[in-house]
Amino acid sequence: MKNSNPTLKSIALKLGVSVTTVSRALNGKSNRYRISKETELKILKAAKELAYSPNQLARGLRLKRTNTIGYIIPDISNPFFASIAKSVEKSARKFGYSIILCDSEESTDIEKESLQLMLNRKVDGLIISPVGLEVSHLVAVSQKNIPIVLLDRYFPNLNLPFVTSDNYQGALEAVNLLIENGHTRIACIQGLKNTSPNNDRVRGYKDAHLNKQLTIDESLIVGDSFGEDNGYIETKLLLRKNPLPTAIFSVSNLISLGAIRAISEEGLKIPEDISMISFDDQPYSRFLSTPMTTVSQQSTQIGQIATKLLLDQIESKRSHDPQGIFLPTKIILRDSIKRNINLKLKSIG
Amino acid sequence: MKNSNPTLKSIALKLGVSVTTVSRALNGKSNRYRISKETELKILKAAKELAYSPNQLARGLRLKRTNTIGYIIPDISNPFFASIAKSVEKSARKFGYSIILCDSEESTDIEKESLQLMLNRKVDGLIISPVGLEVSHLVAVSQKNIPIVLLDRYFPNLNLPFVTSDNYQGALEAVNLLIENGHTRIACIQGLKNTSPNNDRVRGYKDAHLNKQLTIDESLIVGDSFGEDNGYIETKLLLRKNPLPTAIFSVSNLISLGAIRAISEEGLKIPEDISMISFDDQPYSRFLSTPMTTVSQQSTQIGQIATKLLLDQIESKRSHDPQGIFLPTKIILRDSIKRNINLKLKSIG
DNA sequence: ATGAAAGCGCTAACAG
DNA sequence: CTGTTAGCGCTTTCAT
Repeated sequence: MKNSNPTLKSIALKLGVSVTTVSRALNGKSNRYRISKETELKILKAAKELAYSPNQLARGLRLKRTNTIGYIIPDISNPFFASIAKSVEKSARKFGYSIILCDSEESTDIEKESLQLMLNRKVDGLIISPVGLEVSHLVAVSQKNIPIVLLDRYFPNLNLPFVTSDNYQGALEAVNLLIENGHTRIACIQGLKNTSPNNDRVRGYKDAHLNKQLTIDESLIVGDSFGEDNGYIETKLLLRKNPLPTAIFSVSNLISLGAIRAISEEGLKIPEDISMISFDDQPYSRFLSTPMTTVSQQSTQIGQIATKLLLDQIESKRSHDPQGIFLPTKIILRDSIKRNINLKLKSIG
Repeated sequence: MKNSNPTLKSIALKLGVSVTTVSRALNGKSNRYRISKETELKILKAAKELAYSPNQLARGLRLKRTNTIGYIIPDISNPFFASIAKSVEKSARKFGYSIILCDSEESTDIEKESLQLMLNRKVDGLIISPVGLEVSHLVAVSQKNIPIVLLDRYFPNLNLPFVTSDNYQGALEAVNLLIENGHTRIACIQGLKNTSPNNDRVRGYKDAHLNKQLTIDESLIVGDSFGEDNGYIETKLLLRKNPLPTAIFSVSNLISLGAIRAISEEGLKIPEDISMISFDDQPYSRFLSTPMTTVSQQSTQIGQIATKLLLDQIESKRSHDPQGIFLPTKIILRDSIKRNINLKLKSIG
């Protein structure tokens, strides 16, 4: 059975040269090692005929470099993460790297497990949007000098490079917009607690209030996940409050979908009965029954920069000063915010 | 520097046993090889202390099995594919396999390149939603006895297993629905030509007409990609036709978004001015300004079945009879179809 | 009950 | 200009 894949050895045997020479010729090192034109050509020719292509397992084992990066995200079906994934994969491919993908489903256990799996597969580096509640495994990786870049979520007091949106500023502007439109009872439906995007957005929400001397009603800050169900459930409950909030600041696109569902079930209209602004712009946002005013993130750029940052670390062995990068967000004005007539602002900055 | 990762050798050295023994103990073969309880325990203990975990590169090289599968899709940011990706990854993980992901961007070149990359990395099998215009590379893989499963797109006269929706039937029902509502000038905005989902949907569109003795106006079958731009451009053009089509059958969710954009730009309303039905149900479909009537696919199941099919092939070496699996679609009735008053049907079945 | 040795396919140090 | 040798970390014959 010569039916198995061609190897350096099989080529060498066939041509009566050594494996080394074949390896050198095929790696474009003919000049450096002064391989005769003749030998080189016959090797290249044979390789082509046999459709030789190198076994990356063997190569990786020998070189301790696999041109593979591990990528862990909490939910690939969330369009925000999907579009980041697209740009990560594309950038990585451009530089000759492949992606091993894991969806952690917002579970720290799966995240840890996947991380270990990737290490065993000797990825050259990791891009990860951590679930965000535990960090020990990430620190451990970093201490092993395996390059790692956090994406979307970071840890303020941890020395790991990250790329994320300026969630604080984005939330601040979003809530400011509501306040400027006369809203003072603004609900905030938050995502997974103790993740940086959530923390920063909630902080922005609060500071927007404080800046305008508005008191913060903690009972209006609700929810605990980035998913649609959370948006639905919390909105159902919010709409039973008395007095009703006049506006909702929703911390993710999926939460908003759930909120919209609840609002429409209750027979209410956006923005007539309740105003809304949502994080994450999506292609469909403008076509919703009420076109949604959103805080748009630069997802493509986030993916590109994270990949760049990682590959820099991988290819220049020296570990850079870990840097954190915040990308600006942009408010996209549509029709989901109504001016609130019951203006009761104590003061308008 | 004993700082590097622990290996079988380092454990063996430390304990004064052989690598073989360590390997056996850690692979749960202590009984089979009658390793003494004492030795076994001290090996397990040491492995735990050192946080040993096996180098999968080395293992894969030796075993010719990597527990990795390659997954190639044309657009991970398309929510249809994203949700399939989620289920593929999840199923694979459940059975101990990791995913190498590539986005071919609907380019046959990238697809081929990625395929080769994956083969070099010795994946145990491949799941691929081929761009669909060329098959030679897929056939070649299959002939090397590397398990492969096509997902979403298949080739009717090619002997490769596949999983897809019953696109023909789905389209037939969709267009029937339009016809039953009195529409006879129905535009079809199609996706990438010569891909099976597109072909089958267009075939369904045509047969629905033929079944009701309606003539097919080829000039109403337009478009050439599954993306949003295509939907936008083709709808812009369609709306300049005279007489206007009274309904649109859109072959993908992204096409529909583009179509909606064009329709709203032209100051028209769905369904008052033009009716619409779209392939692919999405979480947001019901919240569009006109809740969209859609043909829903079982994306999660498609992913699960494809993975199952592949793993079956991988784990029982024998190559099964390649089978094609069609999953039923379901029409989800909403508000985007209006009864057409100008009933001019020659006959109603 | 355990080990020595070979080899998966590749590259690099060293030797001519 | 080319080859020999060693070794990456693992599993598996074959010995004992």
